[in-house]
Amino acid sequence: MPEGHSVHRIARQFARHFVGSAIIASSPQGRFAEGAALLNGRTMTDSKAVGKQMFLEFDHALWLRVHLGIYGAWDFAGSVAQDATQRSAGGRMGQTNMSGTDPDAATDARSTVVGEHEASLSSIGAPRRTRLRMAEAESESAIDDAALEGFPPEPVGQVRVRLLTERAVADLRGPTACEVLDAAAVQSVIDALGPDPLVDDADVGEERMLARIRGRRVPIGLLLMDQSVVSGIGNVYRAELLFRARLDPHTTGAALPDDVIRALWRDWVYLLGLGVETGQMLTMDGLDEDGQRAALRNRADRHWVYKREGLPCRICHTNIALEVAAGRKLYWCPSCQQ
DNA sequence: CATCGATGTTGAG
DNA sequence: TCAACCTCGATGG
Repeated sequence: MPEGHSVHRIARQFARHFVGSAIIASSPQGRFAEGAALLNGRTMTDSKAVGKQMFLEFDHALWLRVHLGIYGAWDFAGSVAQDATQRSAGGRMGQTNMSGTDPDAATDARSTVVGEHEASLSSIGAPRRTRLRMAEAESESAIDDAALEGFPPEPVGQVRVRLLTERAVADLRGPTACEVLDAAAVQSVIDALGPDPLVDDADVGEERMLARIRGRRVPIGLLLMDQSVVSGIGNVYRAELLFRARLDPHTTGAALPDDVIRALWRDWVYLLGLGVETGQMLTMDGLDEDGQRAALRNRADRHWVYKREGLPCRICHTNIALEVAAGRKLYWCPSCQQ
């Protein structure tokens, strides 16, 4: 699954294109037929993300909670009224995928994919269920009236939930969690989560994270992945945050000075903001121009340590190490991170 | 074509 | 600690 940045971007898509509209809800796959019936016909009134969890509110205080898990994804299609921002971005969207199995991969082919997409719009009208994967930066705006032709598209594959308005449709497939909750239940889910930089005030979030790490006899590499400690960090951001801090993942929370924990929170604030803004997990800022170009060209050049086991550290040339911790691959530089 | 693995979480043992 | 969940791109034949 996408880490926190993608979930916030998806929540934003719903806020922009669905909130305020009456929703036709269905479960083409059938596994969410009861829940869809509860939501059907209601107006979506709010959309928000906390960490990797997303909550969509429908009138009469019903909420849909969705967690994408490791391979869940939302597909958006359709068209909405354009505002100046979308037009200036050249916005159009026949069909886009957000946060599927590999959102970053789209950036590798951004120019060609967008080019093909534009060609298809002008020549044969809106693409239907082509599997075009546009960069998230494009899909954020991404709308065109031409896309209304043949709308809505037939659901393809195992669509757990379809949310449809007159102008837009969202299909959910492969989620770990998808359930209808009342407001109190939503609040108890949120209460169990650690701070999220885009939800909590920065100072409050910092204190909450500090309190959840301080004194713990658990390695920081595990604490950062614990969503009750801090929200939204996954395997990529964990590895990269620890490298950026030059911290050994095995150091326990108790062994970390407060200011080091605070610095971790502040770097997460920064990286999450950058990720939401760009739609990519940029963790190597500060590169020169050549480095930035390489990072965009090859996904292998995109991170300090993630998925770089056995390769030389970009700083000290020691081989990047890999170990499995709590069932997840943990990457770090044994020399830089001590 | 088959198999593997993934930016995640839950619950059984 | 580990399998299950459930989807799909990447990889290898």
